[in-house]
Amino acid sequence: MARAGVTAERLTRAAADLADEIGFQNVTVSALARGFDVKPAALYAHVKDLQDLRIRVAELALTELADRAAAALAGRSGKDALVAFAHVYRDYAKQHPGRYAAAQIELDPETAATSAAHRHAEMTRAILRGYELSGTDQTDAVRLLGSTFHGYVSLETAGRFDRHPRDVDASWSRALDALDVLLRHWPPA
Amino acid sequence: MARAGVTAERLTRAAADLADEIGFQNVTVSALARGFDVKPAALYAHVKDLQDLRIRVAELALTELADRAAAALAGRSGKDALVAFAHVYRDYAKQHPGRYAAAQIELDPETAATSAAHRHAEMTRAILRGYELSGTDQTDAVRLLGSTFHGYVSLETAGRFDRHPRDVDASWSRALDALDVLLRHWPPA
DNA sequence: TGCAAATACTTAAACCCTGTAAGTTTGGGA
DNA sequence: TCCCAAACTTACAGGGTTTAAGTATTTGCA
Repeated sequence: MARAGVTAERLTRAAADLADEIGFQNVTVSALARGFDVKPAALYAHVKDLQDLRIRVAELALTELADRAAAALAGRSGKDALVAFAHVYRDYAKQHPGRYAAAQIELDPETAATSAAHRHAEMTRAILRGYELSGTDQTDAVRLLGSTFHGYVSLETAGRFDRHPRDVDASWSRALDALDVLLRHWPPA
Repeated sequence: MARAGVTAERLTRAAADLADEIGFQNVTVSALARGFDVKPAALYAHVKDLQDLRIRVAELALTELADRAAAALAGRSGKDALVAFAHVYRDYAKQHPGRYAAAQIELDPETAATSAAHRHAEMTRAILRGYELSGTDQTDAVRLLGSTFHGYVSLETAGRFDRHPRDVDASWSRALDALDVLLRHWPPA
């Protein structure tokens, strides 16, 4: 029997794809091994354990998302940048629900520092350069934007908006209008 | 050996408590059975399966949260109501992380209709009575508020705000100020 | 009061998953 | 060529879910 050619990278990509198909929580070492026509134990030569695999998928997702966001942000500012960033974020979550779920797991401080996680915060800050916010206001706004984006995508994915006829895309668009207004009229402390 | 006195209700409460301790995803039929000094199989007389148990915990959490929110909202309006609601929401999530996680699982339409899920949307709408929003604007605002609350709590719980020294309570407070301003200056379509 | 039926619980077993240890195969380089 | 490191398998321990069948306990009613 020829070797299957398993590597940590191929494993991670396969896990990410599988997560998008069947859900991040349902990705198992066994299912992954089946996909490579290999026994489960074989994977432990390339990956420490399931947790390690999950962290790799999370890092993959964070990097992909940061790359897309960076591309979308290039040459844009103000509301233009805000909307572009928001769309990348939401589209990625819809297109890759498993990867998106992976990106939400808790990373230990060292991993988080190495990973693309800080690029996200940096880019959100970049968006705010088009508005006049500084110091703690900027941090508060970064947190608010991140929360709203993540919350919207997360509730939408969970089907929380399905029980109302109002178009979800339209609500999203209006939410962005509203956030733009908010950033331009950020209340003084 | 006397009977353990297991019922679906006691099981659900125990599962919710266990979820708050060790995480919703780590609640197992086996662990629960150990808590009642009973074999795992015994639980299947009271609960259909693990999924059924999870749904029950979700309904418990949604009801508890709706009850608290209703109490907090009584006699308040405008920003007062907004802030009270937001605090109940965030405090519940911090106090009962397992229950809160349970409340986020996808419920099938029938369960969702029966459950307290719609009471939440109703209450969020009630908050908006203090602001002048109607029709689709109201729905969009409900979605935005829900997203921001859930997103903030969810990111905070995941430790996403820990890498910055800015006080998380303070950011939350400022976010509420900002949302109040936003609802009073909701942009026209 | 006593006993039959309903209910609670146990035992047993099939099946799935994670992870470790030890053995075997494979392929590339000296 | 042959050796050795890496890739992979086998074997197994341990734990979880769930069903089926059997035993024990309680309830209710005659």
